[in-house]
This record gives sequence, structure tokens and C-alpha cells, in this order.
Amino acid sequence: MKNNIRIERAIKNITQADLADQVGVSRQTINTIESNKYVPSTVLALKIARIFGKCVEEVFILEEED
Amino acid sequence: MKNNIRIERAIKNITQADLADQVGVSRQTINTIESNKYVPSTVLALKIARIFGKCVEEVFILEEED
DNA sequence: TACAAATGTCAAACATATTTGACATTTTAT
DNA sequence: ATAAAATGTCAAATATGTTTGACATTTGTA
Repeated sequence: MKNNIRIERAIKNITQADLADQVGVSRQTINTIESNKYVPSTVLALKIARIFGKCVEEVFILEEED
Repeated sequence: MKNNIRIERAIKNITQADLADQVGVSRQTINTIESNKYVPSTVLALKIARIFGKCVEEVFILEEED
């Protein structure tokens, strides 16, 4: 699964730490998700998408291997 | 977080085992998610929503406590 | 009623997500 | 060029998701 968090952050001009604060997780959690090191829970995905004003499918994209 | 899996299954008239097969997890995983015992990963939520032809937000709903 | 299908649930094992703290590297602004 | 801010990353600990197998309960149907 890939994601557009970096791009959406750039559009809103917020840092990883900002996003982490807004969704209530650690900065490392955002960093690691953004780097595709692991897949967030659905609660976290919903919160992140909401911050960006997008639906989950627009931020997190399924790939063949998923 | 709540979800509408039971309702969506009823609409499509498929069993928990059917849904589990289609998304590639065990039946217990579907049962436990449906019973709000835990929150699925985003990959799984995306797959489930796709089976139902809905976006993730229509199937999984954030609540106050999340 | 009785049988089959579907669902609920438990425990144990394993896999993955998340946190914290710390430090290195890169980017941005002065 | 320098300092500050932002990002990358590591290790260890904890929390949560997922699987398997098994069995109990409920629901639908003959």
C-alpha cells in the first residue's frame, strides 16, 4: 500500500510533527507510515484523511501485492 | 470506531466466511472486526470497502472516543 | 423436531503497529 | 556559513491485529 501523506502535507504546509499532534500519535508514527514502513490502523487512516479533507482512498492506495 | 459490515453483508447477502475469503483473511478476523473487538488495518479496511462498493468512510465510522 | 449453516467465542501463538528517547542527517532560513 | 527546524532512523518496550483450531450457540430450513 502506498500513500500520499507527504504530498497532502505539502499542500497544507504542515510538518510531520504538526500532523502527529493533530491526529494524536507520535511523530515517528507519521514518519514511519509516510515511509511505507508499516500500515496504520483504520482509525488512524480515517483521522489522517479527515485532516486533509480527503477520503481514505485518496490518501491510501492499495497495490497489487496487498 | 463502529462499522456497517453486518449491514453491507446483508445487502450483498454474503456470509462472514464469504467476505473473509474475498479479502483474504480468516473468518474469525471478520467476525471480530464486525463485533467491534478490534480495528482492522487500513489495507483490510480498503479491501472490505471495495468489496461493498463503498468508500472506507461509509463502512467504518469514527466516534468521539477514537 | 432435527439437521445444516452461520455466527460467537476462547486460548495460544505469531505478526504488526505504536510509543519513547535518542541521535544522525537533511533542509530551510538568517 | 551557521543555526534552527524538519526529517530519517534505531532499539527496546508495549499494545494491538491476525491466524489457527476447536467448540458452543444461534438461525434457517426441511
